[in-house]
Amino acid sequence: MATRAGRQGGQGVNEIPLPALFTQAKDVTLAVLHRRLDEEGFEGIRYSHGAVFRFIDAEGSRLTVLAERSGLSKQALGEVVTELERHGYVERTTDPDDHRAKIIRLTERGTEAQVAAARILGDIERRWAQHLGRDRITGMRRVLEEVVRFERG
Amino acid sequence: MATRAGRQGGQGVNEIPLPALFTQAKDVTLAVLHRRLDEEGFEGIRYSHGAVFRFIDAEGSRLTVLAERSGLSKQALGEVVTELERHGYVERTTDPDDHRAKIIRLTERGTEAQVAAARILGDIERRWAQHLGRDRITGMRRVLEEVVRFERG
DNA sequence: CGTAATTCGTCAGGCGACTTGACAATACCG
DNA sequence: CGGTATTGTCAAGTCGCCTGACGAATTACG
Repeated sequence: MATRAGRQGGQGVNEIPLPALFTQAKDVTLAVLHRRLDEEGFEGIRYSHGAVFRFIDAEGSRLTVLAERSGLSKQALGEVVTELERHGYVERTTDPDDHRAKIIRLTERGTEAQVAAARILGDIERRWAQHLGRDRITGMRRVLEEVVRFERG
Repeated sequence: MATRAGRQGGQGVNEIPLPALFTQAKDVTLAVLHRRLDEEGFEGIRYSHGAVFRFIDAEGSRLTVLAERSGLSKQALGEVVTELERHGYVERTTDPDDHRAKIIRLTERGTEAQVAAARILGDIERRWAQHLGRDRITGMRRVLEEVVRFERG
């Protein structure tokens, strides 16, 4: 409904701009992921929660560590953790060895959500592979990774 | 600094999740685009400004039309237009045929910015093609487009 | 025609997702 | 010990978007 082409630059730039293309790909993927998670009973999960699910250690991790790994400020990550805690996906415990720090740990439900998310993302990619070609999808992955590495120097 | 792998799900999900991958690709592309635009003297341009640059007609367009095409609310787009106006990239004129409506038009500087952005994005893609392979880049484009179409289908 | 319904753009307020600054509690080090 | 660094939280602000409400202008209709 909003797809337009042509008419842009001076010469014929008929392609959708790269940033928009990447954004659309992200958005559709995320929409499917969150819908499925919701259907499986994992409610209230949002994009930024991935900062915890992706980077947390099996034994639990400190807030500061998660903030570093995800690139978020510790304040922002603290907020994310509070929200996940409210939904029962993680719990905060004071580190017995360092009473300043708290250890963030996945609850059982949190681990289930983590596993489900990984499985769903795998399903999505497999479905794409079936419909569009296995090599093309794995190729896209590799090219994207290389592009990111290339531009970051 | 934040790249981690392994340890996620239960089985070995060693790949970076798709949404994160797409986001990173978008971010690096946008960083290069905005840096170059800035270097060429086109300052203050942000991601959302693309909603105007991408969808505006050569003769100018109504706010409502741009909002529809871009998928933003007309309020949000109005704000974007105000900002572009302040930077001298567009101008608002009351439609002589319909005094409720206003026509948004690119100024000369605005058109130059539009052309520059298209050129820079083309340069980026060409540079990727040189370093990573022409076919792989155009392949990535096509796969992304098909993926988006597939999931919206 | 006159009036009612619709459309255009803007103002106001709110929310989500971040940021920086400041700070108490705790730990580390010479 | 006393000074310094670290951990996590509170507070406040920004940014980019949203919905609701509205005046002004236009269109539809009885």
